[in-house]
Amino acid sequence: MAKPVSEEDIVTAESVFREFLRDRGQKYTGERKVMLRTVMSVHEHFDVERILVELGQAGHRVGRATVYRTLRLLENCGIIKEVSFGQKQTYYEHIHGHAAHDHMVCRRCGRILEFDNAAVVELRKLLARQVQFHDLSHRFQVLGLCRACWQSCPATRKPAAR
Amino acid sequence: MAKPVSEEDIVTAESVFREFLRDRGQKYTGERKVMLRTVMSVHEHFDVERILVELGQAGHRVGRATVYRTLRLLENCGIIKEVSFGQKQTYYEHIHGHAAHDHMVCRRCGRILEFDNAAVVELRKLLARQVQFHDLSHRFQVLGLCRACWQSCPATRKPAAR
DNA sequence: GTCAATGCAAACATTTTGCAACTCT
DNA sequence: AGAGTTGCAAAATGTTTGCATTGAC
Repeated sequence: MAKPVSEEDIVTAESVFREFLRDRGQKYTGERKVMLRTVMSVHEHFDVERILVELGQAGHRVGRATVYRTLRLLENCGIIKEVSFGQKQTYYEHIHGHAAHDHMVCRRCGRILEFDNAAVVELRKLLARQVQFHDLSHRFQVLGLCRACWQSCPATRKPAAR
Repeated sequence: MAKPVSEEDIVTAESVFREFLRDRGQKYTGERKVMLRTVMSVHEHFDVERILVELGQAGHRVGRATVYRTLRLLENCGIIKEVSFGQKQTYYEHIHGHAAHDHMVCRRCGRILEFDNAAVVELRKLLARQVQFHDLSHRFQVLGLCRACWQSCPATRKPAAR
């Protein structure tokens, strides 16, 4: 689902992040540098815990609070975005190399499918125009059963109770 | 945005709830009865705190834990549904009398507009079919600026920083 | 040297849970 | 009578914040 991120992509993201920080009088610290590389190297959806583990395995010691603070910065400068699936933690994904997409979430096994959202954006713009709303973005998820779960339970064909 | 709920509507919801509970060997307690009437009488989006306040003002003493537990039951039997706007608490709305709709959320003032989602459902079904996903429901929100906020800030035309 | 960032622990907010007392059926 | 329910307080979770120390520019 995600394309590999090359060293060149990382360098590009780095300059975006540096410029963003410089414009705001903020510093490009070692922790921020290593966090940027970490989020760029994780191609699935990730949460704070995952980043902490990745950092730990790579031998970097970064405090939990710093991870929270830096993820917010990375989100604000458009390198990552929040994707939420109803769990209580916040999940993110990096944007680079990802075509615009939304998600289908299987209510039985939790699997997540991505799909191109061009049609969704088009519909969104149409709907927004109708009520004179200035649309900037959206959140869209389709909930249901993935093919495997649907086929494996022909009897009930009901999602698991939660 | 919501239509008034008549006594008759409440009686209908009551029988749905009772039957749901009976089928599962659970009890229709005084707390559950009063909570059902409370959620049916609130026509905006509400959270746990709001229900607690409503109950208190009506002179009913129901524990916080019971409110959490009962909202889950009411959700499972389809009388209310979760609607989330990125805040940390969970918000709900009752379904009765509401046409199927989704929301547009103003990122500046927080105002929430509802809109008919028939077209969204249609698109969802089309998209799901394409990837052989068995769609059951969806979550969709359009984020941006409402008409008033868009007009009132011709200079920046940017959402408030968060 | 200055001002911002970090790490830690404490604080917070929301939701869940264990359990003794209680109440529908 | 018996099984499920309640309220309370404690626990669990995820995230934020205060502050002394450290580090970038």
